[in-house]
Parts: sequence; C-alpha cells; structure tokens
Amino acid sequence: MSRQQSPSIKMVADRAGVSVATVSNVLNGKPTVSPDFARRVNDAVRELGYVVDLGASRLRSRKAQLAGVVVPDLTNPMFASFVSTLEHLARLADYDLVVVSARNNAEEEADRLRKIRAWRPAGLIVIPCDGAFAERLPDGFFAPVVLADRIPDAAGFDLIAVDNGPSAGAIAAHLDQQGYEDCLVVGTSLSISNIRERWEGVRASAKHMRVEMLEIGIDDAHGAQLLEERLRHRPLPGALFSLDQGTTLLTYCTMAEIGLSVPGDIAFASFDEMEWMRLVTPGITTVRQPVEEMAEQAWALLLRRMTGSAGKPVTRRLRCAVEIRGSTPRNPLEEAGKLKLGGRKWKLQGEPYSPE
Amino acid sequence: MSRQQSPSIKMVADRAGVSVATVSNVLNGKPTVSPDFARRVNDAVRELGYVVDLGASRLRSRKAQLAGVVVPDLTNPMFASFVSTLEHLARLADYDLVVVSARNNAEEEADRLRKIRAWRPAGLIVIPCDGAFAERLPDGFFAPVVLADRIPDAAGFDLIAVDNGPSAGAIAAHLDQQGYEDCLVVGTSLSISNIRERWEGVRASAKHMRVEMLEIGIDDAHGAQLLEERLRHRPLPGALFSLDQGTTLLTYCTMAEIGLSVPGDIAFASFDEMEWMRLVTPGITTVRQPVEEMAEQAWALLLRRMTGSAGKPVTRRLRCAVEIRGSTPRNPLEEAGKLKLGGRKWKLQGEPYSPE
DNA sequence: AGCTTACAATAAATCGTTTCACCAGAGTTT
DNA sequence: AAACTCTGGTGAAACGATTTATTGTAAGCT
Repeated sequence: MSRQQSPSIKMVADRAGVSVATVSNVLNGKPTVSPDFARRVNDAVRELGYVVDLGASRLRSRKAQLAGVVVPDLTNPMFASFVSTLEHLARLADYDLVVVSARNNAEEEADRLRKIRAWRPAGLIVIPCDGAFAERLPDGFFAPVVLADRIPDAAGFDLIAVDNGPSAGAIAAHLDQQGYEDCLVVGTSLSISNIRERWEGVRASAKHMRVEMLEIGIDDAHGAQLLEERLRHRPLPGALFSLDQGTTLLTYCTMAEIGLSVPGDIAFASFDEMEWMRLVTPGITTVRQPVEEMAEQAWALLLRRMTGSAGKPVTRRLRCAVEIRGSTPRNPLEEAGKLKLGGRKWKLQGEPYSPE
Repeated sequence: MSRQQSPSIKMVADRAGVSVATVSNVLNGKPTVSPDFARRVNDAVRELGYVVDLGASRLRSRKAQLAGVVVPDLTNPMFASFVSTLEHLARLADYDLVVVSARNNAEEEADRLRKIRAWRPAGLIVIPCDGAFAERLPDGFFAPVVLADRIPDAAGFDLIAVDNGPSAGAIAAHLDQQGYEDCLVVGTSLSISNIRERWEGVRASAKHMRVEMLEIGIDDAHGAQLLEERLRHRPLPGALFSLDQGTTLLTYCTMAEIGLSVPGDIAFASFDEMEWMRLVTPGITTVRQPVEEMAEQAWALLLRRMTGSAGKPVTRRLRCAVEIRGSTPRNPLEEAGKLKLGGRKWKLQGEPYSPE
C-alpha cells in the first residue's frame, strides 16, 4: 500500500509557479503580496489540499501556539468537562491543546509531564494527582504552569481552585440547623489538601453537631470494608457527609447494600455533584463545583502568563453552589415540627477571595 | 520575564564533548557507541534536563508515532472512557495521541479534521458526529482512518461498532415476554444510523408487542416538548424504550416531572448504560456497550493499518451486555402470576460477526 | 538622464533533529 | 609492508516551514 505523501509547501509553490517564500507569505497573510499571486497560490493550495505542517512551522517560527493539559482522570466527568471547556477556549484563541491523562497515578503523571515537554508547549494547565506535584515537575521547567482544583504542598504556583472550606462548612451548618447531633465525615485521605480543607471547613462550622472523620484511602476494596465496619457499628451517626466523588459513590452503594435507607436511617450529603444525584429519590444534597468557570479562569491566567505577564503567583478561589435536596431533611428524631424541603437552591453570599 | 530556552541537542553535545550525531545515536539506542561515550552523553542529558523536540525529530525522521482521535463529545462518559483506553494503549505502543472533541457539531468536526492534518498523524480514529462523515474528510486523506461506534453512510471505511440491532432486539424481546402490549420507542433521529439499526432491531424482535417510534431531534428543549405531549396523550403505552444516552436522561426527567412513576405507570428501558442506572430505585434495564473493547479493537486495527497492512475495509460488530433491572418487571396488568426479577444479567450468546 | 524610493518576489539561512557518507586508527590478512 | 576490514566516531545534508536579506523592476524626483 503506497501511502500518498501529504503535499508540502514546495509542491504548492511549483504548482502556482512561485517561490516557497511567497506561498508562506500568502498563507500567513503578509500584506506584501499582489492579489494575482495570492489567487494563484490559493488555487494551488485548494487543488492539492495543502495543510501546513505544524511541526515544521513551529520549529522555524519558534512561536508555539500550543498548550498542554494534564488531568488525573479523563473518565471523571468533572475533569472531562474541564478539558472540554479548555479545548473550546483554546480554539477561540487559536491555540492547540495536547491533553493527557495521568490515570490517577502519580508515576504516570511524572512520566506524562516529562513526555509533554517534548511537545514544547508554551504553557501547561495541570490538575495534579496529589500534593507532591512540585517534585514531579521536571526542574527548570521552561513554560508557565497553572494548577487547578487541587492544591499543591509547595507554594509558588498559580492556582485556580474552589473554596473547599466555606462550601463544606455550609453543608455542615445546614446539617447542624436540621438538628443532627453527630455527623460522620468520609474522605479518601487528609493528605490530599482538598479533603483537608473540606474537613477543616466542616469542623469550623459545626456548632452543636459532633463530627468524626473517617479516612478510607484510595483503594476501593479496602475502603468499602472500613466503611462497612463503621456503618455496622452502633450508635449510627445521624448524618453522613462524603467529601469526594469516589467516596460518595462507594458510600452510597455500601449503604444500599447493608440496608441503610436515606434519609430514613441516615441523612446523606456529598461534595462534588454528579448527574444521578438529582435523579435518585430522594435527591442528594451536594456541593456543585463551578467547573466551567474554573477552566475559564485557568485558561485566562495561562494565556496572560504565556504572553509574557510576569508577577507573583496568583491564587484564586471560586464559589461553589450548595444544592439542598431531600437526602438531608429535618432530623425526624427531633421533637420540633416537620419542615418542608424541596429542591431549594442555596448560594453562598459574598465575593470570591484571594488569600495573601 | 526572560523565559529560559529548552536545551537543544547541541548544548548536550557541547557539554558531553561529542558531536550531535553521537548524542542522537545514544538517545535512539544505536548500538555503535562505546559505553564510555554513552555515559558521558547520558550525564549531560540528565544535568541539562534535556528532552528531545518531538516536532524536529518527526520532521527529520518522517516516522510519526502519532495518532489522532476525534470524538463527538468528551463530556459524554462513554466517549471519555473510549479516549482514556486509547490513550493507555497508545502509550504502550509508544505512540502519542492528539485528542480533539467536535462538541457535537458537524462543522466543528470538519474544522478539527482539517486542523488535525497539520499534525501529520500516522492514523486517525474517529467517532463521527453523523453519517455524512465521509464528506467532511478532506479528500485524498493521507493516513488510515478507523471509524468507531457510529456507522457512516458511505462504505469503504474500517469500522468497529456494536451490534445495535440484536441488542436492541433483545430488549424488545424481553419487554415482549414480560407481557407489555405496546412500547413507545424514543430516539433522537432515524437519520443517525445507530438509532436506525436499533429501531429496526426492535421492530424485528417484537413479536406480539406493538411498537411506535418517536423521533425527538437533537434540540433538547423541542424534544422535551414533543415527548411531554406524547406522554400526556392517552392511552399511555405500557413500556418505553429510549435508544440513546441524551434521550434517556431527557425521558427519565420528563416522566418524573409530569408525575409518571417507573414502573408503576410505565416500564422503562434504555440503550447505553450510565452510572446512575444502578443507583436509582428501581434500577433501569439497559444495554451496556463494551466501550473498552471497542477502543482496543479500534486501536489494534489502526495499528495494523499504520504499519502497512493493506486489504479491504473491515467491519467488526461487538456484543453488548443486556442488564435486566427493576424498571421492566412483569406487566402488572397481566393476569399471570408475579415474576421475581433481580439484577439478573443476560448476555447474548454466540460469536461476533463481520458482515460481507 | 541620473538618482533615489517603493514595491514584489525570491534566494538563502535557519530552527532541532536524524541519517548518510565518510574518516581515522586499530587489527587482520596476504 | 601493503591492502584489506572493522569500529566508533564525525561533518554535513536533509526534513518543511518562516524569516531575513537581496534582487529586479517601475515609478518619482531633480
């Protein structure tokens, strides 16, 4: 199978009867070319189906309209949506995007980061696997990096994230108000800064309610076991608050399996909304993260950095929306009268803040 | 902000005190280099943090370990999972992947296809937006193309898809057996070959049951209206079968809104499983597509094509799994005794087939 | 006419790599 | 010792584009 070569700028030049420089000038919209020649070049381009070779073009011009994106897991709808938005924005700015997934694996992330350098991107947007991201970034990395969603241990990075603490705190305050006396808070690990911030937000906002943290780790099988143990133990807490997406699904399924009903036996709330949460009955009370906005902010910041804006690293926190649903009704054990709760929306007030 | 240049092979050569050719030989594992020189080169590479420039490397060597992937929508979990699997496989074969999303828009797809040529990929895997894909492929496209999931109007492409007809037929046969007398089948549009195949599968397999097709189009708002109209009309069909992911969500929500209960008022089944379908009560009967397998087959085929295997276009159909759940119980209107239905799994029998 | 200026098109240098032809020196064969 | 063959290394030519410097031509000015 003799595969036909893609046409080069030289073939276009030959066919149009001009020099390659002229073809390049036409294609790049340089003003110093006569309409007649431009037409001939454009005809030849169309006839041959010529498309510029990005590799060669970038090599010579040294301007890389190219950015890299690294996410922990493309199959997570939140990250997928993040990438999709970025892709759209990049296209508008006439940038190309190289997207890679670390498949939830720090080693693979390190590998991808090394590999992505080979593309010579003008900038990078990364949602890091974990806090130790800085160690995995090849040192002397040549392009600006904007981190999103997850907070690195090391300082010195541009960062766009959500206000984990206040948002988780809002859920805790809500549960508090609903009259629950104790709440089990479940998350993968406090070594992940997101989870830590959320847990601290809960602790700070639970006025009367007792709170207890359970770390179940990232291994699903082991986590399910820990969780089941705790949920079979008595007394059962009045409410359960799950701090991340993976944990939420695991918790929800585990409760169903061992026959705990929501909210009859236990109230349930989660951080990070998923589609099904408004489809199940009752709906799940949750914190919805502004993914599109996060992508927009990250892109805007990276674009500024790529076009030369210097300055101290920026941290920006975005507000989440809190969705109160049927899974966290007024505590039925309480003597107080019943309170009707619909799909009421509860937005946090005030302006976003940028610490330091 | 004077951004530091990425080191080039020349700097490595200078630092190691050898020629650039030698550095290249070391990096590409050519055997004709002494251990002593190899060590010196490797040291220099490490000290400078040198990473090869993919653009330049590919330009010169003309071997493009690069494949393109075009999907209609990255936020669709099925496509996201498809891409994620491909990415993993590509990495194993030491290929790079350029992933783009057409954002459910044929024009954007055409644009992306044109743009992706600029990367000079050695091959392409495409899940087309619609049947008219062939018209959008720049003619004389230079690299092998493997299509997946959706069937193009034009022949002549390698294709990996699922057995839409038999799988949808299995659902229809199930509903038939459960004693439903009529079934409303809902899909976006019969102009999409997937939907057409599924509808034909339903028609062929419904023995006693009357079936009726409702096309609601791709515009969600308009579709919801059409659907609501039909669902408020009487008599209500005993069962509803939704043929694609978008339609399913729309249908499920619409039914909830106008107060139809599943399966009390109407039984419900769907093509294309989503996570929430096993979380809601009752679970939704559905057809689960083998996404990972589809990605594996597509990659294997593309790899063969990229390494020169010629031959007639191949069509391969993969088997789906049918998940029977509580949303399609034995028809309560029937006189016959109740039948207990759990989360029973029902796999299709037999071997995959390759028509023609 | 003679000189400058402006314009349009081109030749040639260049980007960072790989590859190919070649070379120096050591070892082997006659 | 001359004529080979290896071996391990290098210089320089590509690859396909962009950019810079240069050329040739026509028009404008004195």
